[in-house]
Amino acid sequence: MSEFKSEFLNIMNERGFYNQCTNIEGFDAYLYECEKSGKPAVGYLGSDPTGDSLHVGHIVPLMMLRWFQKCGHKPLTLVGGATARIGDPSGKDKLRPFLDEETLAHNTKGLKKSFSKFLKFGDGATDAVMVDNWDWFKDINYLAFLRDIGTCYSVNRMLTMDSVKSRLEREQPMSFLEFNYMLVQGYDFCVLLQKYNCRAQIAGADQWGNITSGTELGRRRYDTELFGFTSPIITDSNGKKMGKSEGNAVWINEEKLPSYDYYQYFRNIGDAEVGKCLRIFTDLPMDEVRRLEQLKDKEINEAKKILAFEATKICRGEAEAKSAQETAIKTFEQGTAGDDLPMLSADLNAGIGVLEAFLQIGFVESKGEARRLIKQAGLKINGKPVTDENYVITTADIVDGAVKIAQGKKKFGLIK
RNA sequence: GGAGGGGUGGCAGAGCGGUCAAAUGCAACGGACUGUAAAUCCGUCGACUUUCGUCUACGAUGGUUCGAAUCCAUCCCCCUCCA
Repeated sequence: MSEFKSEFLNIMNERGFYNQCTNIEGFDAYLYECEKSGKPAVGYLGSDPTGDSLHVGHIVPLMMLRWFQKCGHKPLTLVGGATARIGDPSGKDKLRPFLDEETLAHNTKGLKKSFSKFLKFGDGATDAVMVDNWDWFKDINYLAFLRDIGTCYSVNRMLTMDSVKSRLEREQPMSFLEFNYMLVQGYDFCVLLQKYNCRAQIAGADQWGNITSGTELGRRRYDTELFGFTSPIITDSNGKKMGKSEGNAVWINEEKLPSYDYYQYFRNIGDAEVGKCLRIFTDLPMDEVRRLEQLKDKEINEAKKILAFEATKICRGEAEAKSAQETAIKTFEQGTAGDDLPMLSADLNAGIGVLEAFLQIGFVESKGEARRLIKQAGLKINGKPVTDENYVITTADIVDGAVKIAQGKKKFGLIK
């Protein structure tokens, strides 16, 4: 009694990825046709290289593409070298600062790395392919573009798009450059249609306007129906966007965030989010998901551990996930210390002041903050609150080969 | 180009010559309660030193004052209306 004919849409629906589609019946029929005949459908996900790594917020569409591939379709990942040079006005109040070529190249590399963690790339029929819209935009002729594509857009209609309308309503400036963003992204879709026969675009809900820009252009200019499919923006029970930990984004690339911290982010997810996160951030079968989300009270921690492990496994690999989990169990459940904790090397024979130690390991941003935390009993050495800010940590504090220090209840580190 | 309004700490937003390191809210952080959850309550929330104190900060640069985020000048940026 599946709701859809296509496997892909059933999975999307069941796991909570389905937010909005330009034509759900049409898309379903198209996918079903492809799945039945064994000819992969082609779908793309775009991301602008405005940062050098994707973060948890981007995982939702990435996982959609991952399922898309698993269902026998071909994913394209588009790095928006061209669109990044404009800056997507969606949800923003200001023009983005321009990025120099070096940064763009660096970010592009980072994005490709992020993508490759979730998808299998290669030359096979369903292998993912990476494209960059800079390739087809860098030499484009302005007037040719205007005549070819610009004629398909009505400014009247553009002004009603959310990304534009909200700017105008909030009386924030909107440059002509940004105004063109949707044309560029719309054109991308059509380029991919022609080059790869790509008929679908998958993205987060905030991209709706840009997606429909493409589907409309496809219809008008190329007489082809394109499909847009979006995921909901994942929020916590307070309605806040997920993906921040200690005020910092939870990055996908390991050089931006240790796997242990990545694991901890999911381990600390709120109770209300466990089911949702299991569906979206893991590959676990739905039977297992349903079993886990039933767990109550203390038992729900089991579900969180599995969630953290599985999510980390997809993004960082099984070895990293295991290691992170081990460290977490040792430090939180056994009161010892794991290998993945942040480590500070110091000359303990000479000794190091507490303030200095916590500053160096990065648990505090200033000595003043360290002092404050000491007054609040927030800093600990080997489990005991530090009471004297002049205390010097020495070899005498070593237990089991290292000094275990903590800030608050969740940040642990070692000094050797 | 003309007229008016505005640029304050992560964000929002007071202050309009000293009592301003700058109200208030949000965010963040620590503690209590717990389950490495949520909610709640208490506390903290520029830097250095902690005893007094010193330094840096209210778009930028100069100036007036014993003393400025607050006044003046110039510049930069934004908003609104007119052309």
